[in-house]
Amino acid sequence: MTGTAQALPTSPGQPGSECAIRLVDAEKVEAVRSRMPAESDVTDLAVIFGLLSDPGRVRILIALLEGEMCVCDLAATTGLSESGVSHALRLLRGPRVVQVRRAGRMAYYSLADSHVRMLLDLGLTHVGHAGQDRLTMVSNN
Amino acid sequence: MTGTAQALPTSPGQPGSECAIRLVDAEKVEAVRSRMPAESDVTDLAVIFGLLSDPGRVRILIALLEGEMCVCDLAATTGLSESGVSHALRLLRGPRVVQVRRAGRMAYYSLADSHVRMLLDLGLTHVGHAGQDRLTMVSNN
DNA sequence: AGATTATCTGTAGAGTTGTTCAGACGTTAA
DNA sequence: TTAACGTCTGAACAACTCTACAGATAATCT
Repeated sequence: MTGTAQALPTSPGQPGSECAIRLVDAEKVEAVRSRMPAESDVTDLAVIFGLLSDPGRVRILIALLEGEMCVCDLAATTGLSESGVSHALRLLRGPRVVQVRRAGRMAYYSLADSHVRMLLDLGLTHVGHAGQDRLTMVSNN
Repeated sequence: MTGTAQALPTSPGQPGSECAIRLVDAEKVEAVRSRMPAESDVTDLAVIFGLLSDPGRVRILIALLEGEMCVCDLAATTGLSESGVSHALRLLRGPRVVQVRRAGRMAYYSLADSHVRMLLDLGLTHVGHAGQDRLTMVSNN
């Protein structure tokens, strides 16, 4: 797609431009591009949101909002298998979303990141879940 | 989420328990389960986060933070193909994350949901992107 | 009318993700 | 020591997602 160059017919700018991309409001495009975060930041952001994009992991994290829990209690709480919980927690451990405290053969997990707590609160408000009124905001749709 | 009653051992390390699900802190499990949002809310939440879990869609939404844009300008801004942008916007249109204003053959998209705007702001703060200081919070890890 | 433009859609293939099963590891109890 | 336990891991498979291409649609222009 990017290979096929086409001259801008009605471009508000340079005649004879080699630009392959059609633009309507070139000024705005430039402004927005200059404010766009770095590639790595965008990727990290997508990764974090991706961790929150699975119902099982969301249930785990909501459970952890109340305090630390061990793997088998998380399984009982969320309905996932213990193996499933363990796999999920490994994904969350990587980017330091949760942290472990080990006591003997038990492993107690808790939220390690206040931003994620806020994302969950905000999201829960969005979907209309009551019981979370710490962030008050306008409902929009 | 409601049915499946089970005998709760009610204390750590109960020998001879026939319980199919092992529990360590049954009291806490019960407390957390009672506060767990409905299945549909958890799913909706995961869907919203899932929409934010792709770098291309994140770039589109960040661009739209600055105001409405047409498809081809979004393509130029984000580096995606116009077809790709259109596919992404269709996904975002479904759950009313973005909205369209049509003028002739142009389609101008804008954010339709203030919650999503806040999720993006919060996420950008999380990944350490400067330029967004509207939400001040403690850094945690 | 036909041509051009902007956007939208269907489809197919590659890649990724979630779940399950089986077994491993380290810890505790008998 | 052996056995039981809680947790972790690897592998396999189905299900899903992203991307690119081709073509469709509707608006505008010549």
